[in-house]
Amino acid sequence: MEGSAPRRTRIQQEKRELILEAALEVFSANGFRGSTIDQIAEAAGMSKPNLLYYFRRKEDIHETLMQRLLDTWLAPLRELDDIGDPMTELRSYIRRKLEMARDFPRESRLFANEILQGAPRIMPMLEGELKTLVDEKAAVIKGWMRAGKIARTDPWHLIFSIWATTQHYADFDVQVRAVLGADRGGDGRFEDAARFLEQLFLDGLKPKG
Amino acid sequence: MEGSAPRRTRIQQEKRELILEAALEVFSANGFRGSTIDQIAEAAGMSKPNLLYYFRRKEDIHETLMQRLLDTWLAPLRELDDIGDPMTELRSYIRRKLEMARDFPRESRLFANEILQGAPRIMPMLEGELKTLVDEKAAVIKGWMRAGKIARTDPWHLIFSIWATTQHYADFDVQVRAVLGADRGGDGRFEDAARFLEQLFLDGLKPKG
DNA sequence: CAAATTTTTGACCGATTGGACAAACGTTAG
DNA sequence: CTAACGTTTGTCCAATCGGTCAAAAATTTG
Repeated sequence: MEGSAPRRTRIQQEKRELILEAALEVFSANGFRGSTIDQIAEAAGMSKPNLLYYFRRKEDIHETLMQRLLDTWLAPLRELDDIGDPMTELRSYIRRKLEMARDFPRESRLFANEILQGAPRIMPMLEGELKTLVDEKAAVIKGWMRAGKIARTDPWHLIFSIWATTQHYADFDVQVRAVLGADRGGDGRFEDAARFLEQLFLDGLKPKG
Repeated sequence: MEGSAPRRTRIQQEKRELILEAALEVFSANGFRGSTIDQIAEAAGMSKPNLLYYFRRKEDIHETLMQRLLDTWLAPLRELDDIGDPMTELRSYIRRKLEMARDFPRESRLFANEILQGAPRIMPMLEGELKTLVDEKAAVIKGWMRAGKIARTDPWHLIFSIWATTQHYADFDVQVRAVLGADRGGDGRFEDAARFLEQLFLDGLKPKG
């Protein structure tokens, strides 16, 4: 489907980019149904009919946004390789995911919103591309367990726990800030989180000795 | 504010309960702005004007729902005591939270939705009641660390990680199911999760020996 | 430049939504 | 039974929403 690549003028490329940036801001803050075309148009600095000249329907914006998101969002997991030291590999995967939560919180929230609503628009991708990728990486992790490089557990739930703990700092940011308060909730909270998660996934909570 | 307790007839009590149950279903699936009074009314088996006789505004339903939610939602953390063995206390806190994700996924999603949107309606509670409770329990945990009962880490981030990992199974349920597939995504996934989380929080991933 | 094409805008439309209201209908207490 | 009160419904309204359209303005092309 979708035929050949649609030729786009310079203005079209620029304006579409502008709209997608504005839509990311609005959608991630209000969800799909909670966002209006007017809001996006205003955030993009143009009129509603003008925006609709570049994207015919509200859904088209969301769809385009979602397609782009998924590629970058799964990049860290794709990088998880069999070549390095297992424990180091996992540690840097966690670090990369936490950095994404810090640097792209809007993308994380957009994704969370979609999943929360039952993933109506990306269900096929979850069952297809995503499942395949996770199964593949789970196999790699299982290999490490068999080789005695890391403790034996469920690789799938391990991946879930990494997703959950890292994305929490983007998706539940307001709660994290509120609980930590003005002093501890500042810029340092991601470093604190990184240190904590490293210890958790490495040694757990059992006291040494 | 809110004066004395509003007397309610038997019918009022029943119908309000019915509406709140229906609203929980609808709100948790579609978010606040994504839900319509008509949907809630239909789910509650009554007409829209009839529903509006019991709750004057859509927001009133949401507010009532949210107030009730918060009490039950924080109950597990409130139970975290200084009396038992620290490691056992933490383990049963994790278990209770996971059970809540299993038994009350709609409540979890309602809460997640609210936080994702920036917690506009419960911000004071987060900075007040919630922060106080967490700080209090963080102090308890710190005591355990000082006593050498559990490893030294950041108690706040420890609590966050427990929230994140357990609620993940409610909020991201569709994703979890999609990735695990038909066989592994069935009823057993919560027991698998429980086993995994126990090991993670106890020993981490470092191989034994 | 001028014609062709692309971009922008204001005005408009039908559908949906939250909510108001008065009238009809039930229920209950005296 | 009946009057008072509580409940339910049909109808209606103003606001908002996603989206259309034709015409004006700007840009590109020859």
